[in-house]
Amino acid sequence: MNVYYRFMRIKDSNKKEAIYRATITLLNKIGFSDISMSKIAEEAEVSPSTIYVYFENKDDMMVKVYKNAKEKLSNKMFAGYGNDLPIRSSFELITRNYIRFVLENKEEFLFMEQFNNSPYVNFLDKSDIELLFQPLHDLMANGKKQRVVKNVEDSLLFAHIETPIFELAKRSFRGQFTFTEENIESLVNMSWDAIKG
Amino acid sequence: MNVYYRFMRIKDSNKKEAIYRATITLLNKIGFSDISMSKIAEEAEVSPSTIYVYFENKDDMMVKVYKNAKEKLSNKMFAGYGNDLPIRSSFELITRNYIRFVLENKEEFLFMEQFNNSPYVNFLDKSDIELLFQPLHDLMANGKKQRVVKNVEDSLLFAHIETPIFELAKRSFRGQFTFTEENIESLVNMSWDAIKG
Amino acid sequence: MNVYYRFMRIKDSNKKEAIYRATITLLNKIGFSDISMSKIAEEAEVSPSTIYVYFENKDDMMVKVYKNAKEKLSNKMFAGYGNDLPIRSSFELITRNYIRFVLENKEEFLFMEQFNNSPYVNFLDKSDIELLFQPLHDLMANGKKQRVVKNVEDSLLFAHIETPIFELAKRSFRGQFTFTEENIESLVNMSWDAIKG
Amino acid sequence: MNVYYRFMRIKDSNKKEAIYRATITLLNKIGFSDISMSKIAEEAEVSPSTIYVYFENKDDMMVKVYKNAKEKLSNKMFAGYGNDLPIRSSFELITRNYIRFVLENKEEFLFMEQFNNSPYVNFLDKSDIELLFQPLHDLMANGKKQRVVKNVEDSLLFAHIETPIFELAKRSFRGQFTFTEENIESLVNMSWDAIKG
DNA sequence: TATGAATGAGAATTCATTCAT
DNA sequence: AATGAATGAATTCTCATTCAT
Repeated sequence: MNVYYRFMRIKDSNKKEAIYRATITLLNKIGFSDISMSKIAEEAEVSPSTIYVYFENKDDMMVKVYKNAKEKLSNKMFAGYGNDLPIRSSFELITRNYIRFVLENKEEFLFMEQFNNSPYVNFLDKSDIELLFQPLHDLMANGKKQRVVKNVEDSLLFAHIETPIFELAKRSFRGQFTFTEENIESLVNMSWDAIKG
Repeated sequence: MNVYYRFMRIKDSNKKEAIYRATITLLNKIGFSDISMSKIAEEAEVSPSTIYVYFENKDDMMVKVYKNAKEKLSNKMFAGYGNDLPIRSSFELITRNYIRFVLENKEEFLFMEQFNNSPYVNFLDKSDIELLFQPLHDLMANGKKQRVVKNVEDSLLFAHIETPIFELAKRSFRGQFTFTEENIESLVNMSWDAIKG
Repeated sequence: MNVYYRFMRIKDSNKKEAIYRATITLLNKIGFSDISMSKIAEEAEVSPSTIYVYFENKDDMMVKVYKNAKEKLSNKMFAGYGNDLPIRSSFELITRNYIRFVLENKEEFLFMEQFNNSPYVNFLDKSDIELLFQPLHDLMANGKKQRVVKNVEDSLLFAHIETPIFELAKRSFRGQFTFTEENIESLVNMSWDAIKG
Repeated sequence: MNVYYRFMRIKDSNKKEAIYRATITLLNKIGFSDISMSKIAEEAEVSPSTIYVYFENKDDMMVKVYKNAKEKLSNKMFAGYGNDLPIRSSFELITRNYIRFVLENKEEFLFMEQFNNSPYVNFLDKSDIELLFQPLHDLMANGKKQRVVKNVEDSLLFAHIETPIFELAKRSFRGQFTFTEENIESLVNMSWDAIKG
């Protein structure tokens, strides 16, 4: 025989946000192998069943957490960017935006890296993601036309822009590297040297 | 007082090898979130309890699989390398070795990337790993002395050598890039442009 | 800002009760060496995971089952007891209550004996348990003051009151002894002879 | 492909003894619920399979360990006892032997108590065990004939002799009682008061 | 929208025991 | 007599998810 209590509660629209945050935090702490819906629920201070109010299932939740983080990144990456700047300056602006985002959003960044290197990536529509980088594609196209950027596939160019940043960010989080202004300048220059025509 | 013989069966190293392989294969297929000891056992065609004859527990196994893969990499990376070659040629030799390893050992490489970006890395002794790259450190030191390599931290240099390779490898596995001889030459040149003094 | 109701289902205490009972029954049947959470679940007709809704783990469950049984005992032991009776009568009342409890609650009693003689006892707070016997301590103190009880440590007194009952109960359960009224009278007299001053 | 080493070894007939000891030690440390053949093997510093050289299976081993301990007890209990002593002196001799055994063989004693209160007892032939106490039966019969012992069932008498000792021994092992010469005298007197006619 | 209770399926790991030598 | 390797069965416990409210 069950007895039921009832009492009132105020809607808390931050719960979704709390779940995003909890997932990212926990993922960085314990990884995909140990994370679980109930641990996320506990970290987010909600009931496990509440998660299912906002997400269909675990995979759906993971993908949405990723997309949410990725959007955050795209918003910051092209801040202040316009067609009026010369190629090299545009390149430097975007690169520095990127570095700033990574350093200021360590957890989101590390979560994305973990996600990107896991089979979870297969759940993503690659073209969705590529769209976010369209301005960078355009910039490179422009650079090639102006012969200031090497005439090679974009993949080759991007591989010399983004990934060194990521690698150094991870090293800095492990205490093996420091982003001094001098180092940032070296980094930008080296990337530029790599891609410049 | 009796005297008698004792026989001892040696662990069947094929099983250990099979477990290594199964772990890597499965990790790439289903990731840390879905892998399990029994799935690994099934893939390796041994009993789940047999895994515990060879490894203390799941973590111990994962770390050992990683170290095993890393050793394989180190063996190939510096193949043919000696102090007699000029800096630039050494650089190219190592870079091409690296690319070859990655392409020929797709599964090991992807497994290591997943591992590297998960909290499992924290189980590793970083200095152990760094040792494997010592010849590359030495080469860079030499390059700086000869003023053919930029006088910046090794981290900055490495970030422009290894990580672009990794990124392009992943793209190629997704069908978004192809390692033609031309592309490899571009890649080597771009890396060199990035680090050259 | 929305307002809504929240409903909460109360744990079904029948299940907890069923788990208590199942544990005691099984412990007596197959002992600590063979008991398992799934066997308990089966006996209690719940899912193994349901046990973990009510208890943290096996140890936690065992200790709670024990404490629950011990409380039951304490409730019965001092039934009808007050300060108004003479020492000897009080002693007889409590002793007979004790015997009645043991005979009427064979399973709880045997379970407690098994628990008491296993390393599980170390999980108990001894002072908690001692409190249950406080009235008997007081009675003995009183008896010593009135010089009707030997002036020796309470441990010595208790050892001649409780444990003979336990031993005879166990024998009776094995068919090696019968609690006739005559035997009970002998038992009470013998205990009293042992402790009387 | 397996490879086999061979080397020599000297027969160690103490292994059985080591297994006895390891079982008792471990049983007291971790109890029936946590003990296992491999833990016993480790404690005894033999291979798990070696246990099966000496015993049929786990149950067989447990029972043999128990019987071994029980024999040890019987040997000590009636040391120095003969028909020439008066009843009361015989009683005291045996009681003191008993106390000495318990205190000097704490591990064996606690193991036996644990065993006695577990369903393992059902594996024992009760009459086997009772035989060990025959001299005490005879003594009681003699005491009843001489009217120095109460004319009640032996069970009642034994319950006031053995079990108080056991209870006090356990308390002493928990630091809740000390066997001073004075306390031992009290104990013997109380037991005697309980059974004397 | 929110959640405590409930659970079947499956997790990691250990078990008692056997086998080959 | 002795043991390292091997394993199917069973262990404790957690999982993702659903249900009733």
